[in-house]
Amino acid sequence: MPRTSKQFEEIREEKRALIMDTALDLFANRGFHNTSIQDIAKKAGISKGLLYNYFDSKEDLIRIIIAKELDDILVFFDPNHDGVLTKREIQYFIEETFRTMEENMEFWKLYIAILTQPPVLKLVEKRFSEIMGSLWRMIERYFEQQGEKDPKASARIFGALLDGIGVHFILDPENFPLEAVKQKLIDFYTK
Amino acid sequence: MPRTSKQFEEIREEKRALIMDTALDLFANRGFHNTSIQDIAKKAGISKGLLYNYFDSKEDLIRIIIAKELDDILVFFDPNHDGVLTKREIQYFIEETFRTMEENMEFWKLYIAILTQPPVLKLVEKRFSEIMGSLWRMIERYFEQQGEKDPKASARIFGALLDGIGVHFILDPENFPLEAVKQKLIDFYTK
Amino acid sequence: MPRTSKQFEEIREEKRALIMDTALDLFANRGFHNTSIQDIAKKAGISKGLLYNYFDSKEDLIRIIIAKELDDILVFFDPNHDGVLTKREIQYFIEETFRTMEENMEFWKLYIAILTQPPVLKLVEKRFSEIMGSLWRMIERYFEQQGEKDPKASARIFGALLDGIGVHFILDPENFPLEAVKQKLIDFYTK
Amino acid sequence: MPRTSKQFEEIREEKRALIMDTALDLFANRGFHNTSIQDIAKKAGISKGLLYNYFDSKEDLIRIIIAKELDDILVFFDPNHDGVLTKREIQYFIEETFRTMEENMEFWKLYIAILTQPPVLKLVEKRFSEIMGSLWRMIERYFEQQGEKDPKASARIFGALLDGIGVHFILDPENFPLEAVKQKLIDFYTK
DNA sequence: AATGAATGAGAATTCATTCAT
DNA sequence: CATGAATGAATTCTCATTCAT
Repeated sequence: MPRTSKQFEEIREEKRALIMDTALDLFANRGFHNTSIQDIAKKAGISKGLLYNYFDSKEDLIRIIIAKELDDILVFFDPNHDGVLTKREIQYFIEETFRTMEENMEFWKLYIAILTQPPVLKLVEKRFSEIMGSLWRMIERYFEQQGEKDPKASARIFGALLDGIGVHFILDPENFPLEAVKQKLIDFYTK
Repeated sequence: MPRTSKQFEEIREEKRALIMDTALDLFANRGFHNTSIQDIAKKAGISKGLLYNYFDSKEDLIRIIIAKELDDILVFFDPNHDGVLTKREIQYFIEETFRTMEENMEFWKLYIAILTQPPVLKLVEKRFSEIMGSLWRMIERYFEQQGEKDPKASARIFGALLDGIGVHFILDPENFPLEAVKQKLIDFYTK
Repeated sequence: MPRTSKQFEEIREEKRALIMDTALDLFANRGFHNTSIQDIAKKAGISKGLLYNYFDSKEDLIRIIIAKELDDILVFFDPNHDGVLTKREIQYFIEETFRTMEENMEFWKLYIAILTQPPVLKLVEKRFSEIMGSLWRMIERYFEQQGEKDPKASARIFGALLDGIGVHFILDPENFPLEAVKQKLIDFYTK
Repeated sequence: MPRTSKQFEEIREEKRALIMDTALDLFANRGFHNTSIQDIAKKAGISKGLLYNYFDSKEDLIRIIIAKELDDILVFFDPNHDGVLTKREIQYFIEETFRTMEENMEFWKLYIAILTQPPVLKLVEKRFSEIMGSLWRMIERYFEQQGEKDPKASARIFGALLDGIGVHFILDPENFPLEAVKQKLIDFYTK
């Protein structure tokens, strides 16, 4: 008796997720170029060929992974989706950012890779600009409301600071004083 | 008149520098993996074979380039070499950092690549830790002198901020408000 | 009411024919190598697996298709099956050949492929030689009866001419003056 | 002492010719798809990699081979280059065609492959159309001068005949009565 | 009978590195 | 010192074929 299409879809979804998780892990830790399709297949316990049953190419694979991860950002950076941040939301935003660094380091590694490796950025440029652009504007507006003289520069500093912390934390997670840094930031930005 | 061995050495050194400059340019702008030995040789106007006369391997080449660039940092971050920074020196440090971003973007791209790409970092891990370690301690001591409660966290924030700015500036040099950001930083850290 | 085994066999035969027709279409228009089993299965509306229920391999499939098509030739080139051609039958033969070119271009493409691609020919060499050999001899005998000095050469020219026309017609069906060419041939060979 | 560029060029030209000859042989006898780069390299006694030092891709290789062979046709089909054929030149044309079949069978196999395999044709479509188009027109004009009623059909028949003979000769060179067929054609077309 | 997930051999292509000259 | 021809291992990707369900 042939399997129902329901069963096939379940198998497909699970395996697809398995491949994406495995690839994210390897891409994040070894880099895109230092990870071969072979590596991913081996670690995922499948054959090279099967991977191509799920993704058209290595580029397609990373593109889809990044797109998914980017979409996951959106859920936490503007809690009530009004495009305006309050002082409490800024605190929440900082806290979430730090939590993500600790709990989802792979995402951060990928995010930093996008930010710093032009060929990786090119793959998702459009989507990335959209998301980041809307994030910038929201933060800029926040500083405007707070009466900052140059809200644009302040927003850029705020963003650079969080990303820089991400870079340094990833570089040496063991020794980076994440908690202390977080407190200093919250104190400063919500004083 | 036959050239003296001195002259030969000069020629060697010049060619060596030419190769390193060319490679730095290409590595920084296209990435390590997207730059072939062929590319470097062609742009430098020499043959592939000759390049191997100067460097043992592609890895050797980037390792030596990075080591040289790192050493170049040291000359400006502690002007009077006493291992202690004054408020004026902090300002000088910030100004130099921003100047480098603008005038020597290649170095920053490489530096960010080291920071964010594990396989690149691995090549120069030891030297990099030494230099950065000594830099951290110096900045930490500065914040200590300023009476900061948690000088270690402050030093990390200071470093992360500058690096984060570097990342964002490189990403989009045209639109980044470098000057405004610099002023805000100087004001804040030397108020 | 359960289907009788007779009905099952009919279904099998129909599906088998469906696969063969689909494959002939694709092989003829895209070439053997440019047509995957996947393509055939998809176009035929069945699964890859099922195809292997009907044919042992891709080679088996094309072999059987060619064999069937070759057998179909035999029915028209010697209408009364006496192995002897009359002038009227030669005319009929020419007319049938041209009709096939127009109405069954797929067959001609495949036939030309057999003729011109050694690996394809190899698949059906034996059967092909038998059929073509008997055809040659019949045509040769016809020219003998017509009093030709070198009937063998005349038969070869006749065959080459028809096949050459097939090649050129397939190459550019829109512009080839098929009707005019047919008339010239009939005039010449039945004058 | 480095080799002079003259010496390198000689080496390159020789090797390039070697690769092209080897590839022509294999493509003609096994077909394009059934010949791997590995096969060509092995038969030519070089490495896979070196082949890519001379040709950009497998397609590039066959394209260049075909272009070269096509150009070689031009030298003999219009001896005095006036675009007009005399009865003597038609005889010469037929004789040359048959000589090529015997002496340069690889060319004919390739020519037939172009004629009969759409993907191969696509590679050189433009050049091929140009050359063949000018040939058609010349032959058509010849039949016009001879007072034929439908010179276009006659030209097509003439071309199809020669190509058909080529196909059949290649199929079974041992047994094809090439000489007798040639005589019959010359008699017929120059009577 | 029927499905499509899964495999793995092999293809084209790239590129760091070696080496004869 | 200098060249670029030559190598071969590694990489991405394709596809005929098998098999559990």
